[in-house]
Amino acid sequence: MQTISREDYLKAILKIEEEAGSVSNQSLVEKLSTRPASVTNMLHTLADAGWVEHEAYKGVRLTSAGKDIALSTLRKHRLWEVFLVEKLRFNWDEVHQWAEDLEHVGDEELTNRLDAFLGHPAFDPHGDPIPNAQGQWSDGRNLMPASNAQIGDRIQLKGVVDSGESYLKHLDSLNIELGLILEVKNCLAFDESKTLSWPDGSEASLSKQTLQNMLVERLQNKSKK
Amino acid sequence: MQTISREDYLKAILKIEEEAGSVSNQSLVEKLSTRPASVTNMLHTLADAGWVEHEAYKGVRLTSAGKDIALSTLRKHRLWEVFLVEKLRFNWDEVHQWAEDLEHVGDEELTNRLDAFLGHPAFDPHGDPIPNAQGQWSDGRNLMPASNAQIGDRIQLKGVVDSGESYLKHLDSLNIELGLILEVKNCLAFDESKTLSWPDGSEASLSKQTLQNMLVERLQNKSKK
DNA sequence: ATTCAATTTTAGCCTAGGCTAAAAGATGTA
DNA sequence: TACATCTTTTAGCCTAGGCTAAAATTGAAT
Repeated sequence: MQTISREDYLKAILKIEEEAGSVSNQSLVEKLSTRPASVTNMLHTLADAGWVEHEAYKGVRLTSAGKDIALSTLRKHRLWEVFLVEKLRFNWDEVHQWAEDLEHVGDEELTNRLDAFLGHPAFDPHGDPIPNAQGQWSDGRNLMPASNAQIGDRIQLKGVVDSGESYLKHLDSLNIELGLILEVKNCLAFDESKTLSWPDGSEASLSKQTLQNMLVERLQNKSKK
Repeated sequence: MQTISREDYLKAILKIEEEAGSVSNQSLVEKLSTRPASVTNMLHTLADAGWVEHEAYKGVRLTSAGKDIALSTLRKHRLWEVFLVEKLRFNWDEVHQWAEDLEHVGDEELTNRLDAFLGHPAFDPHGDPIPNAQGQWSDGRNLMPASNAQIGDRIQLKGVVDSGESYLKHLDSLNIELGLILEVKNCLAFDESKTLSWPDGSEASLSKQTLQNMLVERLQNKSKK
């Protein structure tokens, strides 16, 4: 049967499959802040349920059934995040923990109604795509890390690689939010930091690390007509 | 620490205290669909936490701390029920199970934001009052069971005693919903069933049992002035 | 006062899912 | 090849909170 812990593991496996291609026990230890023995334990449980294929010492892969559960959980998580930000006016750095709980509540029907209530959003407050009821999504965006932007580029923030609280609060402190349009004024060869300008004319310099985690779309480059 | 099960017990104790005055283990067995040994077990846990006072074989009472938790849980439950009915368009007979899960999610802050988002509702979809953040409410209504209504009375449904799914579905099938105004046309001495008329002119006869569970306000009696 | 039925508690077991410590497999390097 | 290190598994234990069965207590009726 589906439990909170099992859904958490399946979601973590899905994310690591997407990020890294293959899923080691160690990667789950890190993602879930748990211990190796607990991971081995749960992988046996999930394999018995038919949600993953697991060969000792060889890593783990979601089955089709496991992927369905993982995608449904991810969908719920991201929809609830939209609810918390759009309706309850939380900041994007405050919603993750509650969404972790809410994602385990409700069935398909409730999720679909929530989706309709929210206006069928395509992306969550961190710019991550929201799977539809069939677990599919299309991401027409062409995103790159802001670290790739060139001098003169106008870029719009569309997502973040790291949606951890501390990184998001860092962006908050820089007055950076989803949808913001910035312009690249300068780039330091020394540490690859870039000076950006805000719509209000203010400027600030961002480290390579900060820029790599910002997923942006390149708008027209001002210097080229 | 607060867990889902502990919150469920505290909420059940609160309700039984209100309904019956005193709380037996047996009453908890029924309310929570569990076993006597499980109740004894949990009462020890709750007593150790300082949330109830429990003397063996003598029943149980909430402490002030326990009552705070129970009221907060009840508040969350009823607010989420409003959300499910008002925003997600569920029927009043469909929301209880999800609210049972949702009531364990979120903190005071989230609850207060939900409350504000919903427009600070005073009653849930079953007519039960919603405690405020301090656990208080005022119920200015003067409710009586519909079984007390007299011929000629115009009555408005304001709540239900039994908000179980089967009773609510019964009301649904009779086209009865919260706020509906009915008029008492007739009363059978035999079984105390009453014939009521709907605003659309239709009539139906309701059993004493059905009427006892309907909490109504008496509007003006048509026959007087 | 005694007895019987109902209620409550105790004793002991079960499951899910954590944990540590130690063993076993995998892997990179000399 | 051999060692050292890292990862994974096993073995065994813990906690929360269920459960059954049996014992203890209460209370009502004779």
